[in-house]
Amino acid sequence: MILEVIVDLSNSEVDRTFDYVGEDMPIGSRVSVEFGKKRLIGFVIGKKETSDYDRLKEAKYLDTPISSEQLELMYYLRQSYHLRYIDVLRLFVPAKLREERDPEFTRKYLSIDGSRSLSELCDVVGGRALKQLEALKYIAANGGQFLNVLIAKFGVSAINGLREKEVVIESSVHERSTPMRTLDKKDKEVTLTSAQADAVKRITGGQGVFLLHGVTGSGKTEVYERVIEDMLSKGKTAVMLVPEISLTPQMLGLFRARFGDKVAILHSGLNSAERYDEWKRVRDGEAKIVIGARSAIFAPLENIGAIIIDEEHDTSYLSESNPRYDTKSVAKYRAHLNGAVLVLGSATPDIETYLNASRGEYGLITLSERISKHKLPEMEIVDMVQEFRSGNSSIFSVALLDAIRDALARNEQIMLFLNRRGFASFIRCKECGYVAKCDDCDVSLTYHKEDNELKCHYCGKRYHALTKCPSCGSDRIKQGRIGTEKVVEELKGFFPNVRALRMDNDTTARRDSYLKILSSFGNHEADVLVGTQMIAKGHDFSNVTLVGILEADAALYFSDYRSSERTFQLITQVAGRAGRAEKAGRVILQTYAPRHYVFRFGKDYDYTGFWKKEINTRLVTKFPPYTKIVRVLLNSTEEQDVVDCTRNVYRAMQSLEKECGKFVYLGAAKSPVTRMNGLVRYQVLMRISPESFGEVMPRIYGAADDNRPKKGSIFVEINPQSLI
DNA sequence: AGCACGCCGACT
DNA sequence: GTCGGCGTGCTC
Repeated sequence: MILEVIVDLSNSEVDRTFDYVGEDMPIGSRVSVEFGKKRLIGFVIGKKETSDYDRLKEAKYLDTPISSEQLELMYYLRQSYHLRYIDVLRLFVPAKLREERDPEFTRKYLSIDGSRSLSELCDVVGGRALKQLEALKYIAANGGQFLNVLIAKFGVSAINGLREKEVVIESSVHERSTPMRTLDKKDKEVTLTSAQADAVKRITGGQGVFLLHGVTGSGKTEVYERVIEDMLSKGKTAVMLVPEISLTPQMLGLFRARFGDKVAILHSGLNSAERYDEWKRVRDGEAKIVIGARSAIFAPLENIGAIIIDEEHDTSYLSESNPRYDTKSVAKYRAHLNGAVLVLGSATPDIETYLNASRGEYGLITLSERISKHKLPEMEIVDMVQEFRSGNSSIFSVALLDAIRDALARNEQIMLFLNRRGFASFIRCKECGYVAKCDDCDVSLTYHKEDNELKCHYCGKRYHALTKCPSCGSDRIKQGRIGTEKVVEELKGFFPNVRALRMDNDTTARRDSYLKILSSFGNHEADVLVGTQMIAKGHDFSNVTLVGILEADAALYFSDYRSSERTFQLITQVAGRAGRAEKAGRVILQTYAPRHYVFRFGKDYDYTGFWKKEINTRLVTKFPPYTKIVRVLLNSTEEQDVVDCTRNVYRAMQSLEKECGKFVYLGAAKSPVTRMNGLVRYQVLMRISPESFGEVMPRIYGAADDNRPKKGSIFVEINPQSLI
């Protein structure tokens, strides 16, 4: 049998099948092959009787991890996003299956014989075997250790001595770091509101795509649970996707309690062994429900009844690097393959999703009532221009200061948001306007008070703090925009004893520090949490009664057609943080543009009002969803190299436009950030009408493939999240 | 991605 | 004379 194999190398040169001989095996099998001089993992995606190639090598069968449905999905992803075979296949299998090693490989693990005390065991070893005693004590102190680690530390003879004397217990274990917990199912029977019950009925009895538009606190999660339950009772499986940031222990606990071991959870905290184990439970049909971030859409489930995407407007569903894909459209395709329903849930749906719902392409289900009697918090808009004119040059308005004082007096907590999307607190010379920038990246440097240095947020490069302007010599060189540090500093000026926590990209380099800050705030170890939009999602804090948004309009000035949409989403989400429990919440929104329609509709939580205004703007200005923005981004270490390639792409696009028309050409230019990590970046931007999209895209991909800079790369993005 | 082949500059 | 730089091309 001739097998058509994709080898595990991510390179466009080998993005095709290679023929191997081997025993008959299903398509989707994993094999071990010799490729050139190296032994690699490969995936069989086709079979045939003869090959045009002589001198075929042999493929050794390993297992069959990929289903035929996933292979169909592979072809879809390949053509929709111009991805390589292997990049898609890698999404389907856990990293463990890409190692040469047997995935079932277990390691020998030694632990102390628990039936005897340590001193008894030491006596057995005897006083002369010093190395053995040392090793024994080490094992006791650590509660056990892998055999290979022990041999590396104490030598083979010492460890074998312990094994011969039978003072240690040997076991074979997977490398998982935390043993799986089996939780009891706790069925707390919740009575659905009639709106929730209707939603469940429409979804479980329907087909296609549903938009579940529910205000904050309207009980969308309960609807999801019931839909999943219904699918299980029909013998089907379900996937629920949530933004990575919402995969909190509480949220996972909720689903574990409800569905017990039937649920597999895929999150970034798993190590490769744990990930493999969860994957295998799904593959073997042990787990019927998968919960996870965007890549969980590729889980090896069969017979899917429902796919749920919570917070569907969240941008984390768009993969921004390597295999670039849009989780929502992958989910749509997968739902179609399985005859499953797709549920998109949000309080502030994506503009495009709502358009599809309004056109009747998606079923629209609205949950307009909150489950609890509590109303959404009242939003007050403070005009910061007025504030400044009346002599207050602080970053806090009088109203916000009063509210903070009141909340502190009542021992309640406060969250302060800084809307900093696309901005950084740069350093500027008041005299000549000089702004400190990174040598490699061309973006403004951010001042960090803690280390008294300047940092580039793109490449991480650090610079000495400036005391004098390098351009004109003036010492009036100061911080421009405010950061969380500045907010805390000024806050302490007003309230010297306030306990404040900061959360932004600098304080939360690691995921665990992010959780640590949140739990510390949840335990009321601080009165105020100051952060960027990253504190807008996820956790609910029952003691938070005041939310302040300091620069609500900052994102509006960002040159992005989605800035209004994002601002609306942010303020709605932020407002949801205030007053979740018995205490009434209050939101104070500071802006320099109080009459902007985002705030007018946002104040009343009027999503549909906002949507109507916004969709009209998009129609008039010809922005998505009425067009697609396509960017071809080129970079290289050599400027001439990129310039040449960019010109070629530009010309190819000009003739393409002449040929098919229907797209608006925005231009070819240096990317806003001209240099990043020492690479020169250029881009070609265009706006394409939906009718010609299918025809034009393959041509754009083709032009990109033909014009890769020799010392750099080229890639195509559809509706890029930012143009940096 | 590796690895070999192959063609020009600096060196014991 | 040779050692070694890395541009180009191939891997079933």
